[in-house]
Amino acid sequence: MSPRRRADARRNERTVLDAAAAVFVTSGVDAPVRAIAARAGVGMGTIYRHFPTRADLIIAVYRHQVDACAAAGPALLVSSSTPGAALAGWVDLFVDFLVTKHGLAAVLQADRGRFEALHGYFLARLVPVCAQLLDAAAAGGEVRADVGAYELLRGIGNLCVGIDHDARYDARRMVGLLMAGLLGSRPTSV
Amino acid sequence: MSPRRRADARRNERTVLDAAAAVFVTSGVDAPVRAIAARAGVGMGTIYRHFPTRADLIIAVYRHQVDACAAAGPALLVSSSTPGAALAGWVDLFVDFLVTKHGLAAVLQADRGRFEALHGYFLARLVPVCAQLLDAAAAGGEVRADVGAYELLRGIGNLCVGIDHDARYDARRMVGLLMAGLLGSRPTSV
DNA sequence: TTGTAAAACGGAACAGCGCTCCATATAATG
DNA sequence: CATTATATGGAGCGCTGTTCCGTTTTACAA
Repeated sequence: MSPRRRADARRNERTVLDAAAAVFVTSGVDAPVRAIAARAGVGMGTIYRHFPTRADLIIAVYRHQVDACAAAGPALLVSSSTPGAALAGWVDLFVDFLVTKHGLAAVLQADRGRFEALHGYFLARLVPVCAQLLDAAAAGGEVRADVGAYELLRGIGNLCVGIDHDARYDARRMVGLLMAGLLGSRPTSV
Repeated sequence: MSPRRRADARRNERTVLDAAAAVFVTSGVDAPVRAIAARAGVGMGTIYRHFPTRADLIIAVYRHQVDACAAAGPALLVSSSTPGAALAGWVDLFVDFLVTKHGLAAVLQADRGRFEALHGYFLARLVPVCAQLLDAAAAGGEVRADVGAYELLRGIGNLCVGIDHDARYDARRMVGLLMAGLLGSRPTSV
């Protein structure tokens, strides 16, 4: 077991991470690895050494934001008027996250070949949070009880794919429709 | 203008079409072109001669089914009890189509680079039909009036991507949620 | 300070893809 | 049957992701 890695290794990991973040913003999350390597001034071998699959790199870049989104769930639950409101607010956060990262939603699901790690990480972090909000809202009779957290997250993710260059499609509005459907046809009063 | 093409050309077009249909069923619509060529016993040049882009090939394979779906719209409008019911029935047809063609939904939207022809064809055929149903339903106050036909079709298409190998996600149920949301919170009675 | 082994690096190399291009083969025509 | 327009096949190009290994750099002990 190595208590400390070499200095150049740590330095390069940061360099690659920063370069990847920059490239992702301009070219989307499936930018060529060579582009990231060039931007970082580093060989491709170095990237693959630190991040065995592209999914690992994406995870590393967005880990903080995913964690923040996960942490916001419980917070919203206590600060909102109802569990349903908390769920709605949390979904808004999730959608904002997906919409602002070009191509992330498309890669979030997709083939289980590569991106397995990415898929797994998102699910591991967010499904429990979503389930908590969903259960609380369902317990209060605010939403349908026949939709699972995984299913809801994937549905929302799917609605957010390919949103670039198309003004006629508003992912947020579609998610709004989905959430409205989740409420069922129950009356708004008690 | 050529009144008749050479016999081998027409024969090969059919051969390629059949091979593509067969390969699409087993390997999805983004199977390697080389695989289709091999299956057809034909060189790749031949495929690209008849179908300049992969999108053209996909269109040719599914044209009949898309046309049938388009034709079903007006028919449902006259045979259904309400325009809203017609819309719901038509959406079911559309979803069935997307769900049974592996990878079609994923390719239906996506980058406007290639697949432009595919995107355009689907839209040209189906948006007017959907708009007609949508307008009729909106006129009767059955559905919200602030969602366009293009937007609805893309939303449904998006919900149908990546449905393979995942029992926890039911695209049909998600579309059902979206449609329920489209109904708004209006009462079911007059 | 210097020598040495382990760690990390860079990028050539390989495989798989879409697509083009043109020498060759084939069908229609007089 | 000869001629010519048409169609074919697949080598080849450029672009991907990913691996692999000779070279360079670091850390540490002497």
